[in-house]
Amino acid sequence: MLDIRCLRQELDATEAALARRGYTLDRARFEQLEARRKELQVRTQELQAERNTRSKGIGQAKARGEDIEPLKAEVGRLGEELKQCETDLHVVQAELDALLMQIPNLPQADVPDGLDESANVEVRREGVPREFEFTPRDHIDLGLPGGWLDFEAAVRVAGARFVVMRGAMARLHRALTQFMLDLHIERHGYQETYVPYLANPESLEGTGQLPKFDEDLFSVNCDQRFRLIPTAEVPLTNLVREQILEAESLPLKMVAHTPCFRSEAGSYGRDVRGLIRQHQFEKVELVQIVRPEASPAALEELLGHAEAVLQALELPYRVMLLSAGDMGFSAARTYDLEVWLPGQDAYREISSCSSFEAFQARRMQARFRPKAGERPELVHTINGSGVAVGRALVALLENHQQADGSIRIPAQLQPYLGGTSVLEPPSEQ
RNA sequence: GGAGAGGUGCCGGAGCGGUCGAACGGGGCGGUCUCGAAAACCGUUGUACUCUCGCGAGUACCGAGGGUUCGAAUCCCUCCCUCUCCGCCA
Repeated sequence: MLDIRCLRQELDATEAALARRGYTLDRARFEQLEARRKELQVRTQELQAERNTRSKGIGQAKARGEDIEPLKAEVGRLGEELKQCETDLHVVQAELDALLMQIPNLPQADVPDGLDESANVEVRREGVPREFEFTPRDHIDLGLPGGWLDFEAAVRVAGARFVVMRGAMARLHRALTQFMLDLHIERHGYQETYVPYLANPESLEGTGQLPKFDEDLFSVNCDQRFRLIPTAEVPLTNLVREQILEAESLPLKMVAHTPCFRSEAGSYGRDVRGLIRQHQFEKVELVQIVRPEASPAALEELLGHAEAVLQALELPYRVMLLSAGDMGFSAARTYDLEVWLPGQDAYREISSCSSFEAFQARRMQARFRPKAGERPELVHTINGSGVAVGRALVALLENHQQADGSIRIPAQLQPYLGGTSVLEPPSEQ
């Protein structure tokens, strides 16, 4: 949520910044609501003040044993206008809040112009895509032997956009998860955190999935309030909702491994084959809760932590700075990590690292106290995937495949696979 | 799911419908004392919002939302949550 003062005091600049990301502010509506709010609030507070003093007077008169009936009649008339004003004010306030909740975050000044991914800027490349002495296969082919990756079985169990993994592939998937968790816990200083996979609407509003993007989420039948989390960002970030943190406790650095559930409404026909876009996938998520002045550096740091995963897995990637229009609703600045996929002959997103500044904190009322006795201030929130496990699996298969269909395991991952250096495909029967 | 108890400020914990933003205790902050510290003592200490250039003034908030009343933390209704016991369950 934007600070309403952006709209009150710097309407032109705010409108322009929102336009950069393709959002058209309904300026007339805001100005009309705001004017009405002001009028009603001033009047309501006047009336309340008067009622308070008069009621107090009645109390004192009664204590002196005077006749209070005439006084009561007088205040009674005042009460009717007050009630009307309060009701109207509530309505206007609610409309104003609803409007505010629909407005996305402002992009940082140096975020590139542009309305979609074509305007994203490549920051740098790491690693060099390998030259294959044979025609590389994609992960779907590589996953065929022994039902390593079985999409048809998943259709029977659930439906499209799910997968069943077997044997070494399932273990590799688990190994990747464990490796990433350990890396962030032991080398990057994150606290391992276990969180609920269902979230209530308040939490989803806090991070920005609701009220606008409910169709992207799965709801639960038995309790209409719950949604399946689309990312661990939701539970992790909301751990500080409505909290006032001590300054010394910052930064908070948390990592969690969770499944993520996304309806993928509106992505029909995109990535229909394979593991790239699933209704259910695993992700290791990094979240930092920081003081405002620390947030730019913290985003760069967190980006480095995500990159460390790809480097350890010996995967070539590039870092993209997203254009204003390609960022998510709540983000002020986003870097995507795109990993090289030989099967697609393209770089594909495997991590997204964003700073939300105070946008989520304001929705969550997540604050910290700079010094004992001082007023609380909103924290900044930052998160990033470190990294998407399913896509990491794809990248590993496709980049480290060998001519015979076996998969080379990078040295740092080997301890998680009992020291195995090559995954041999099961022999076909 | 059944039965019961309860939701008050940073924490504990009071609160006949009227000077209650809330006693009291703890904690925090500032000070006195001290070489320093502890103890003791004194003072202070919520959040959000509105109007105002500013000084300042005002409003709201005692789980949430309604209602009764001139006036509600206190009375009534609805909802939410937490805890205890039973049942069920990994």
